[in-house]
Amino acid sequence: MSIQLYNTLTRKKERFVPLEEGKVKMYVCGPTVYNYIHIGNARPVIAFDTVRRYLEYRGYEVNYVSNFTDVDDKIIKAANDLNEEVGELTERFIQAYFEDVHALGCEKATAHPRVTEHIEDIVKFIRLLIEKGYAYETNGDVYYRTREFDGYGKLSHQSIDELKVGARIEENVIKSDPLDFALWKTAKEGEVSWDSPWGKGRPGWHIECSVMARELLGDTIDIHAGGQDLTFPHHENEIAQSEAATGKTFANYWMHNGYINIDNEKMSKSLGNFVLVHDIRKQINPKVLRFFMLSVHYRHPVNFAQELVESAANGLERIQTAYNNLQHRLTLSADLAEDSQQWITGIDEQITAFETAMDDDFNTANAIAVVFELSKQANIYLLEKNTDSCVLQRFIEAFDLLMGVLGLPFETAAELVDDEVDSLIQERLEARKNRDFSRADEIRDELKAKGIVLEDTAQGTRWKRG
RNA sequence: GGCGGCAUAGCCAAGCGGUAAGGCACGGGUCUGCAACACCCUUACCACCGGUUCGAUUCCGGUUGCCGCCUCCA
Repeated sequence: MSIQLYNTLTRKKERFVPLEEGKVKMYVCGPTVYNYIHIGNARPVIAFDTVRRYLEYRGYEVNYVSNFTDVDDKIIKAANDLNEEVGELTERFIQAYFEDVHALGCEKATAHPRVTEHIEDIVKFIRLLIEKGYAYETNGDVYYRTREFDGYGKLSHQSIDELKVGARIEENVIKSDPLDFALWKTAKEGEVSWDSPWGKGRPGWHIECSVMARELLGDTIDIHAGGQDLTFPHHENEIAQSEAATGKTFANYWMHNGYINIDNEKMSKSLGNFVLVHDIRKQINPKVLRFFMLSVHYRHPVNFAQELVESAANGLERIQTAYNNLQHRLTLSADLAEDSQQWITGIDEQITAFETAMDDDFNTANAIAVVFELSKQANIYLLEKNTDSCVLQRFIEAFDLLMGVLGLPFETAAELVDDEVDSLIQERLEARKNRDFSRADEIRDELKAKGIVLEDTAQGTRWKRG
């Protein structure tokens, strides 16, 4: 089977075929670092981290690049407000980004380029665009001549004339067309700036991604991804810049994730309902957040609400419990059981079902449903009087494999050894044998107060942290 | 005005031509000394109106209701 993915460019699911067999060049637009990231910023990071993991699972070598926009108007403003150097501020929030995103189970990209490290490349790129007649300089600003690029609008599927009609762009006499956009902005008094052929200034927003993608991945890449709202104008402009400069296709596949709403409302500054990952992960297990987001297809909107996250947490708990119970059973004497092959075949079928789900445009909602099915199978197997350690092992491997692809590895059961708890459990076992249930319940309550939940099974008592 | 998305059980969410996956919550059983975990059972006129089809939740047209982009917001 091959991977099918939805390409914004064609508005269809397409079979994924990379430029180079076995390798994927992927670029994901990263954050502007002037604050902690909010959960809306986190969605593409999680979604495309999962895409990457699955591609790797499928045997691809993925060169995954995600940038930091570390100079722009908002950053300059934030730095001024906080009376902090731009470089200090961005460094601070870049580190915070790594912490937040790591907590959410996302791997580091192959490269995390920053705009300020690529100014020279950007200047060179802009000069190329000017030479080719796609850009012009006015008073120290450089603009992209949108009308010059034939394919403008092909990603957002708008004709350039429609865009012009709808454009609520303030009259800017400097630009020769309202749809033209800045490649280079002349510096205002006291602003951070770099030298250029057009005087002191800094890059416009869109140019950075064109340049860094090209520098790190080449003229044509396989997948370019980001939030839905970046489709226009950001990605549209990137295409215009890159394809005008190189004469080649910029990216073969464009992927865009849907929005996050808060309590059914758009997350916005005016509503004051921004949820920062930095804050929320103190209240909600970040793994639950990831699981919650992956329970909806990446192109659909996700509604973030307390009760929905809680029910996701319960679901994840169910999976974790099944996994723990398999581990627990494995520590007991391995019985020989019949029908082992049948169970193993069943497990393999689930793995195949998982792959089928993920092959279909990374349908994590269905993939998670498969993990639930696997949990059910495991629970049913644990009902058996005799279990085979090979089957238990195979279940555990399957769980590790699938949850690993989702970026949701299980907690290691290292803390399963606790002498004090064990001796209390032994004492309780004795008490129960002597039908001293009040003492038994006392011990159970005592442990519960410490956050340890006991579960009696036919094979003995197991415990977990509740 | 242009482009696009969504409407499926109490809630969340897949499916997208052959009479509806999964999860959470609820109810009833089983297991248990009691619990917990778990298992079993039960629960859907797929927004509305037309059309195409042997057959539509799934395709086409329309209606209604939400939502997004067209503003350097993921």
